[in-house]
Amino acid sequence: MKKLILIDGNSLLFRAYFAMRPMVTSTGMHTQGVFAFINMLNKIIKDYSPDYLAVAFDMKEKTFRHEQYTEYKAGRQQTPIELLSEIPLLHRVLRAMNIAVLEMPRYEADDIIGTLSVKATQAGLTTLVISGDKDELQLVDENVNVLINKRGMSEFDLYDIAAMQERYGLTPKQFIDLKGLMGDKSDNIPGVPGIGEKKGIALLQQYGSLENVLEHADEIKGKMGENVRENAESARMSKWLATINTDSPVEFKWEDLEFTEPDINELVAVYTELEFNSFIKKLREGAAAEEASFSAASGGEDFRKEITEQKMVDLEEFFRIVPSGSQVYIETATDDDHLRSPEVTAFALYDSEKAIACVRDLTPMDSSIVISSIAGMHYRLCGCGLKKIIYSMLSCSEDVPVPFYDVVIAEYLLDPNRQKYPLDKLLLRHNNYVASETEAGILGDDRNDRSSGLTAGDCFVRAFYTSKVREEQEKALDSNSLKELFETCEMPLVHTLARMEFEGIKCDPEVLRSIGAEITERIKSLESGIYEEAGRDFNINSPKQLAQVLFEELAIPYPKPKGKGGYSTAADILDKLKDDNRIVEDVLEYRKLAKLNSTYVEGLLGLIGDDGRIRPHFMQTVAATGRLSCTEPNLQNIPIRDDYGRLIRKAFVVSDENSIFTGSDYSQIELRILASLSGDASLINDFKEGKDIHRATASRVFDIPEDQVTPLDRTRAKAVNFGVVYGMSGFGLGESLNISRAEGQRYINDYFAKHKAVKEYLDGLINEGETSREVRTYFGRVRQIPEFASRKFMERELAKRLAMNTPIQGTAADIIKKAMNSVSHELSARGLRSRLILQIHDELIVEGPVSEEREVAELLDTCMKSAADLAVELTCDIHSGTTWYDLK
DNA sequence: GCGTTCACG
DNA sequence: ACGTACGTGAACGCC
Repeated sequence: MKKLILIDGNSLLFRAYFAMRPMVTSTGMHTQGVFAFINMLNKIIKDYSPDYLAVAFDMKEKTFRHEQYTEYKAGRQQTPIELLSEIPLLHRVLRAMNIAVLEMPRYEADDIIGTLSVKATQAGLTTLVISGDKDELQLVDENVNVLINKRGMSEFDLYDIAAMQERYGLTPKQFIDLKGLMGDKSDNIPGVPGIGEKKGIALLQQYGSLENVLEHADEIKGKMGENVRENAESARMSKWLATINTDSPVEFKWEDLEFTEPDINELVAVYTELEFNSFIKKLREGAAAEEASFSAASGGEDFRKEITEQKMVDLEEFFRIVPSGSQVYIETATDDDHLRSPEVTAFALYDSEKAIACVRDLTPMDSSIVISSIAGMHYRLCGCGLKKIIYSMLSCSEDVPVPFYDVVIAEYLLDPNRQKYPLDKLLLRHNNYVASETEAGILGDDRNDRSSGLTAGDCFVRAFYTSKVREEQEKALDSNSLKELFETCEMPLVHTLARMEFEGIKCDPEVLRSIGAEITERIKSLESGIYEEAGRDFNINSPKQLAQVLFEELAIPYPKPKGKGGYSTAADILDKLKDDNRIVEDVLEYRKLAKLNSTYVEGLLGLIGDDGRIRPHFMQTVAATGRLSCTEPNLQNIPIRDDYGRLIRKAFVVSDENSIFTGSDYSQIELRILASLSGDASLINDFKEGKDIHRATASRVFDIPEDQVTPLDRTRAKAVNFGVVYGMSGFGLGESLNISRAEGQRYINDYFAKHKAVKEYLDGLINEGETSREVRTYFGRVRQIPEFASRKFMERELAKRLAMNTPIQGTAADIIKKAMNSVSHELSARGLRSRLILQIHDELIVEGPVSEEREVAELLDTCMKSAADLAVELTCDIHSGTTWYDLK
């Protein structure tokens, strides 16, 4: 027998909504109801595999029941607006799933379901009705069962005739009579006062039906009898109201209700919009199970078929057919040992316009020749993670082009909040294309931005899909006004960074080892001292054990109200205790040295390559503000603030005795940006007059003549200046200065009173963020801030701080990136041998021959200052030396 | 794998 | 009444 499933859409959505924690998309749509509904629906489909399926909905209009009884459903608690907003979303998902949606003016979902269940029985189907409440139980018969959701998403009770007898002792038809007697508060059905489920069931078991109860009302004793007699009419009407119409004029065709495959493309599109990534993943898993049928079902562009239609040629022919300067997609496979130069083991070149590809595995013998010949063609290279390809070209050619289009970089500009940009996700977003599991294995990104373990064929698949993504993605780049930043800043930077990594920096292991030996000795003595003071041995590196020793066993008073997480042993807490407790002072020093040893001595030693150089990875698509990040090792956090830690920098040395480092750092770049973008006259003036900005701020905010600003005043003003850039709070400022929240707040108020333009600028950013849920840097880099849509106070506060900080930090990032490109370009263009080797957010370091020192210093200064034309000039401090330590 | 801590801007 | 300054990466403990 064929199976029909009928779902009460409103009722189940209602249950689904309240079974879930709130979910909101980055665009502010509430989705938890739809999410839970689809979850339930998928489970039901899996469990019952229906032949026919439909979801019925109530309409907003009044029904025939209202026409008889105007109070029907009156005074009902209002459905949350968020839930109502999910109904159209659910409709869209159902449509994409090719599931019939039934609605009818003047009738409720119940009536549609009742009518269809009767017609289904006539048509020889068995029916399963699914709902969130019990009204539909009256429809149960030999051919119709009802599934009621009870609490949570996956708990359902199945009702057939036997189950109803067992649960209520009533037939399904008697269930209507029961409702006539007991009424329904939520629908404003009156029933008979004083009769609830228990008494109602008892009466029906005795008399069989409501009509018979009323007929024998005289026999019923006491108050209940009185109530029944007085409310007979109410009871009859209540029964009528509760009776589902099984003969409503619903129009449908069984073929429309047939359960079929979803429209995958449409469904993915809707899921993408709703940010239901787990469902998309499931679709893909399902697709892998039956690849062939899925491929056919996905319709539209069938990329897999297109792949087989590309013409394959050998490299010589490719070079002949595809001339220099053409746009070519490239992908390579490399064996990437971080410490050795990577070897390209396979590659694919692909011209998407001519549909021509060249795919080859490479032996170590011909690898370098082939790669340099590709570089020599000066193609406009397009790809996915091009930095590593440029890097491999650099190792075998002098003449490496600036890459043209990288889909990962482009995606980062479109949505910088993500940490990974695997190709399969890009295909999903831009092409609505669901990769099969096999494809996803090839298309997914690896740990770094160096893909490995790929065959030449895989490289081609990646190059092909990269071209598909690019076609769509470029439009998005354009419509988001990100094209210029992409072309003039980020793509040239790919080349710049590859060159920096290729160059690396020499590191002297002996320097590290001697620091390490000294530290190890000191750590040992501190360790035994700490154990003695504690009275026992324990792991000082375990915050948990340390807190136990300090705050419980030694009963040192904890200087802060204890938070929910227990004790913190962070340095700023221990700092407050170190004067009174020798052990705390020792722990702090132990920590400092342990960090130095494990991260900087041992860590760096393990990353020195065969040629004595360290080659970090500069990551271009990690920081949401537009900054770079640096890994393996992170050379952007080598110690400097601490005099002892700073010695680590002595290990970073020039390549030979004829070389020198030249470093140049922007002076107060973020505050200069703040002054320029806010247009604050006093700040701009401070910078124009070359003042010490923290001193000037202290003078103005604390109302003291500049020559009377004390070091403490200056420290406080400095903290306030940092705070402005971070989107400070009274609490945060108080915390950083060890003053009360109120005092911190006073500083903030005073600052803004003296810098009205800054206040207006920051308020404007918050406003922009709240309305558009994104902010932009001076050069148009965008950052979405979904936290603005949060219902959590804390997250919304965070959103405001992000809106204030990102344009400042991000503009600084834009500027130094531009400077890096011009430095790198100028060095080559002038035929200098000096090379840019490091960037530390506001600082660039160049290494080169001593003979070029003067020119490099001048070049750095010019390139950095001219990277942006703001209301306030940018200035740099330049230093040189033969170790990194000496750049001060 | 996540939280804590700490190194940098 | 929340529980709080922005952006990173590495090492470690703990589960």
